[in-house]
Amino acid sequence: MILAFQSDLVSRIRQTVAEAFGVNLGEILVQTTPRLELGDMALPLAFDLARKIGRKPREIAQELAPKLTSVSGIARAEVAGGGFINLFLDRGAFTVSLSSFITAPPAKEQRPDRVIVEHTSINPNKAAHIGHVRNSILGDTFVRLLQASGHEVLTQNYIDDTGVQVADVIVGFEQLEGKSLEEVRAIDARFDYYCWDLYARVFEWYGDLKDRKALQAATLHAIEKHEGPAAELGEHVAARIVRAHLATMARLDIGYDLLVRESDILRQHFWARAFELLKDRKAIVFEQEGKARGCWVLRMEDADGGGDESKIIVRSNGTVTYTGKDIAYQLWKLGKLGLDFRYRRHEESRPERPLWSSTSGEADEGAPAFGAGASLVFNVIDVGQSYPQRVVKAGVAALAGPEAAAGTRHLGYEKVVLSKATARELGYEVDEEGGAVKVSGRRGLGVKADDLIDALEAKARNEIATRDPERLPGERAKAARDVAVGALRYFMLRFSRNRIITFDMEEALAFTGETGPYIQNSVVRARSILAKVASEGHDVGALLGRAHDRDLLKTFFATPEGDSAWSLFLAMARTEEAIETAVRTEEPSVMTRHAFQIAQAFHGYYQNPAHSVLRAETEDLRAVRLLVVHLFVRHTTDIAGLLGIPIPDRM
RNA sequence: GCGCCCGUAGCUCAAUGGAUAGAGCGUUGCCCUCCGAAGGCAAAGGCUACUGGUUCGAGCCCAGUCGGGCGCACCA
Repeated sequence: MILAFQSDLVSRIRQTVAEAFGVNLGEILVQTTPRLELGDMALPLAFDLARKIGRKPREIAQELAPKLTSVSGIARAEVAGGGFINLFLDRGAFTVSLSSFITAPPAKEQRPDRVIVEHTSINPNKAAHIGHVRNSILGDTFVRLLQASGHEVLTQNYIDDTGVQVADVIVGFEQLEGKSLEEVRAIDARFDYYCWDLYARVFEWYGDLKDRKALQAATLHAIEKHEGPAAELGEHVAARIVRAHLATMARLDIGYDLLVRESDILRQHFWARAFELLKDRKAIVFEQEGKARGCWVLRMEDADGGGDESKIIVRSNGTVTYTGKDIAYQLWKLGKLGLDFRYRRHEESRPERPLWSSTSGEADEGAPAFGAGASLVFNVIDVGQSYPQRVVKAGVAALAGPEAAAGTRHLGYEKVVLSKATARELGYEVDEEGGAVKVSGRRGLGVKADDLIDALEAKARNEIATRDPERLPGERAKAARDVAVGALRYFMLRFSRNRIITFDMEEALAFTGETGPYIQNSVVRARSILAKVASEGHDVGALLGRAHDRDLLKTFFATPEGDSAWSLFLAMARTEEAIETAVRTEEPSVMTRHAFQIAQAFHGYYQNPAHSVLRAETEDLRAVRLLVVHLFVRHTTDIAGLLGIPIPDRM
């Protein structure tokens, strides 16, 4: 629904339709018109009515339009095209209510249910790369949008500290470098970068040699059992890399409530409990024959009945697959497992953003009730994992029912690949025919998250230095950080989730056009207008009060300048709808586009020298122009916050 | 082989089944005597891969064809 803060308008339209045609429309679709001259809002409802009552759409529209004119808030209604009803709003009244909505938003109705979002979940064995950045920015923004629509959200980051990737790095330290735990501890280079290179070297070293690969398996086994020096080394590596990941993500203003460690899932025997439950409910069966003889499998029926698949959950040697462990973990998230972790405060916990970790050691006091479960769980994982995610969902369905399965959501997104140019810069050998190039962690090729952020900051510092050489280095650095974060977050969000992002360094470093800095700049400029107006001795408060006058606004909106301001207001009024759409369709890119449209409308308005606040011809005009700028700043600051895009004081 | 995703301007992407398919980049012109030009204005650029179908209406839904990507382990 458009203009949520004017939902009463929609209900009055519904009532008018009911009175005129005796039909009760459920959802009333409100659209924008192709051009502002055609109207402020478009109602296609005559097409629906035509089907229902068997009359021509245009005829219905013509009958209904005059009746809508009497609805308060609607100034005029016209019939257009084959049966659209275009509404012209009472702009003055609309602006007054928009103003109070923006400056004093009504308290959001808090939803009773709790939502879990799991994102980031990077293997703790090397530095984060751009693919991880997409995951984390997507997840973090979705958290912000859920919160804005009234959900209580717990953000979790899953740490696979007992996986093969950690094992590989351990093999590297032990076999390639012959380092003890003490010596690894003593490494004072950037540890996540160090491991990034080591990890690549290990894969070169493995080659096709079976006995070397056997070391990987043995090491994995050791860290899973939590025994011996390899396990101790693994614990150190994982913990240290996790701190590095937290620091990287903190640069992008991304945080978490809880870190769940795979090792704790093992030690709390989550799987054993899940196995019992799955057997009890006959959700999995023991295969007596066929390919999967001796395994416990989950049968998944195809939606269209085209034969059923089955997925092995427990191998014939009695060990559980990754998917099996994932089902157990998912059941815990939903509060359906009947087991819980113990929790300790993480070293990186800060008072303003407490961070907890699962633990198998001593529990700390004061942990939130993480184990209470959520009715809705979003797992932010790349689309390559769609199949295993579907298996997990099927397992949840078999064990906890369709409702729990419906609450198990895979927030999937496509991968990030490198453009040819960027791949070449990084030393890839790129063949002429091929297009984009896949990142390969095993070969140590890819763009590290921190390197990317560093490059963005450096670029921003240069921009600022050329634009404003007088700026103090400290201020410059701070603004550069904000610009870098804004650029990166916007870049990662602007594509829809199922779109492969071809990462090109030059494109990502762009600060012009549809980018985060464009939005930041619009707010910075608007703020500087407000500051200038105040510094020149104008009473901002009094001017804003003066602007809230319907007759004054009515006159203003009748001018071409008013049209320009009005299109900005209409765009801003659509924010509630944009948030709702972004959450419902699970597509944060809706929000970046919305923010851009608003910023664009503002740029179009304020850039015109004839619309100057300072040089306004009359106090009335000054007042109204100031209101436009003021509302834009308030509102766009909030929207930028939803996207995690900081607004620097100056750029 | 089966399943999923993608194919829209030179490039990168938008477009809850609705009106003349929109942005950004790039290209070509303008605009700092103007609240900072990370900006604004304008122009050029499209048989929405193809063929059928569904309906008042299809870039979007359905069937098929052709291209491209990714899944479909007793790996994690």
